[in-house]
Amino acid sequence: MARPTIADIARQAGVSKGAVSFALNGRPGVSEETRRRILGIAEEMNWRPHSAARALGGAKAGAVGLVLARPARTIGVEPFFAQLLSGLQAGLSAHSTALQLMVVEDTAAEIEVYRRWASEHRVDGFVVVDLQVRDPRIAVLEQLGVPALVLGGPGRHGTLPSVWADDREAMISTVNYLAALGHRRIAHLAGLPAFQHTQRRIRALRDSAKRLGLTEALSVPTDFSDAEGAAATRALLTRSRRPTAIIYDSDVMAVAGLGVAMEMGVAVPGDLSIVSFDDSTLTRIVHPPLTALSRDTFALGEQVARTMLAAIADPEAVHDLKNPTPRLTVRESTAAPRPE
Amino acid sequence: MARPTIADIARQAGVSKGAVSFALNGRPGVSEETRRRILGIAEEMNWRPHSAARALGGAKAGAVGLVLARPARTIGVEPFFAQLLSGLQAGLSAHSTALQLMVVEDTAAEIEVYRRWASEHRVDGFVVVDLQVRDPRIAVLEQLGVPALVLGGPGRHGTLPSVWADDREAMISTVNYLAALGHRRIAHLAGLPAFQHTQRRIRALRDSAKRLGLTEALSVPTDFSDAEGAAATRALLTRSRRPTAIIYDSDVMAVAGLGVAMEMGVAVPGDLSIVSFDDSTLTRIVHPPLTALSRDTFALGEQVARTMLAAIADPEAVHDLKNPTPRLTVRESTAAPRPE
DNA sequence: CGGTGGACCTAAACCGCTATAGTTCGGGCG
DNA sequence: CGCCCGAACTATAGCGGTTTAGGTCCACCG
Repeated sequence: MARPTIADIARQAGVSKGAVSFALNGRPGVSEETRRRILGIAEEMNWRPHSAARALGGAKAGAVGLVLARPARTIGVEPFFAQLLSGLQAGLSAHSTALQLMVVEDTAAEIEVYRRWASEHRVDGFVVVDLQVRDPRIAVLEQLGVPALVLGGPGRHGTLPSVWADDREAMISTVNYLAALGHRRIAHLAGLPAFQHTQRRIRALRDSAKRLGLTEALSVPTDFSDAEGAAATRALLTRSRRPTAIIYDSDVMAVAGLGVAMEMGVAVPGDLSIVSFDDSTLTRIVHPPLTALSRDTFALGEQVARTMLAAIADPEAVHDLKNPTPRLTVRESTAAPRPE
Repeated sequence: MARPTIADIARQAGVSKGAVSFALNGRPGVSEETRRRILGIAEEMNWRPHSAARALGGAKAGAVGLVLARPARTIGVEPFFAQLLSGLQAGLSAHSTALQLMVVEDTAAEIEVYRRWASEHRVDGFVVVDLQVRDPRIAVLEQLGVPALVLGGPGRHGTLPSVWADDREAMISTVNYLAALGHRRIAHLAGLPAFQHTQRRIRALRDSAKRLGLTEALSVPTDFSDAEGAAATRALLTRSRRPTAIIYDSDVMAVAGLGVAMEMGVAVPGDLSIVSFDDSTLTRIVHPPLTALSRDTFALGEQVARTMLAAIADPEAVHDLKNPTPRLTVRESTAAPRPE
């Protein structure tokens, strides 16, 4: 038989389609005995619900949408996203919900996809990442009326619930650590200035520097690419009074920076300490392994999945959720600076 | 209005639902004038098709499935997949087809997902990667009757069409290059032996070694992880007569190997030449940058997308498609071995 | 002038499932 | 004994499209 439908099961069981539907969905309306019989037949016929038919009756689509706006060729080396994705996956598939993924060129295209998927009933909710400073997506999502969850914050994200971690706190603890080692000139290779978390980290560094009385604490914005990470590192290391420590906003940039240091004959950690704001295999496989802010990105993904599913079930009941602050994992790329 | 349906449009236009459907899908049955009027109204009402309703009528689901079987926490740093994914994305979304992604623990779970998605009509076809030696997925997919496309080959993949690149040829050219530099003891850190492409590369190395009369050409199987890559490298470099060149089956392992060499004080490329079988940003950001086999993985993804869509349109018309052989990009990690 | 055929549409069935308004029937109660 | 009620089902109406079997109307032909 091609594809059994509940009508087939009903015929086989000698009951109506409605009874079968009741039985299969565990709702009252059939006796325990009949339910068992129907479930048995369904099992035997290897029946599975037709997702489209379910979705049509106004029910759930059984999928969550994630749209990433970045030039298509660049999701190359971003362990963070890959990890997040796995966690999200795991969390969703535990409740047999699928992840609908799409990579687009820019935010305008991203918004267009939100509109389309929402009106096509293709997904039950959206996960939004890379929160921007004045994020145009927020208003659109609020208006679409589809549950949406923001990854990132705190900060302006309208009425949408969010899952976030305290990267201000993380930055402060990192600077404290470097200052305790004796560093007085610290540089920060930041990410895209349009992102809220970039701004938060820059501010945290500035505040820390003031409080600790550091000689220098410079944030250099980049586009997160290895190329800009390398170029900015080269520029910093060429200056007459170069920083003794650099904090990189991503592992990819940190590794690229390490490469530049080696190429220029700058010893790590002897002449330069390096800290990565993201941890991943990447920071561990290079030599020396990098001191980094670790967090369980996979678990974060699962967390997001759980919260998303809760938001789908009842949008009112979900509120902002704070994740553990990333903790510094000290490896071999940081040390006290050489005495001048 | 909540969500316009074709019935709303029909009412507005004063025609039947059927006429609207004809008009919107560009099929004969309505006059050019009426069609324009209907399209105008649909545009004005901001109508979008309800994907579930479409799928229900036996039509396409508008999505392609990709299931990856790997322990969820490990898709961390695999630039190859990320790149492939972007290309796939780009190719599919150009024909407004979505990508349904799922990461599962093992092949058994993967097969279960194929079954479920096929019977739920959730996707129109599958892309299969990581072809194994005796791959149990092939038979299942053939039997499910859903178009499926294998990435990898040549080799046994039943009647399913495939898109592949010649990694035998690539391995041979790499070994030729190293031999020309003067290397006589070459090691190969291979991937999982269960994969067809691993076997092909191992065989290619063995054949090359025999033809060129190399002193040693050893393939060491690993699980593709950075940890095993590092461990195997350490073991190789500890031997009394160590290899003068190592070919790594993935960029992650190559970078990990480079880290081990540095840690052990083995100069690259002075004492050891390193070649990576995958190219990515990763191989470029480390120091020294690694010689690697490059291919346009993004383009490969697009290619797969195109072929997949063709297979969905007409499964009969699609045949195996060979992609350009990866070409060696020489960087600074390879050089002639020190004279003994 | 009846018949024919094509262009343009309409009405209605159908896809698989859910939701809801009956219908049947057995049993408790006054 | 008749009445009412709840449990267990059945019958049926959608959900939003696509598709197919007609139904008109009109030009054209013999």
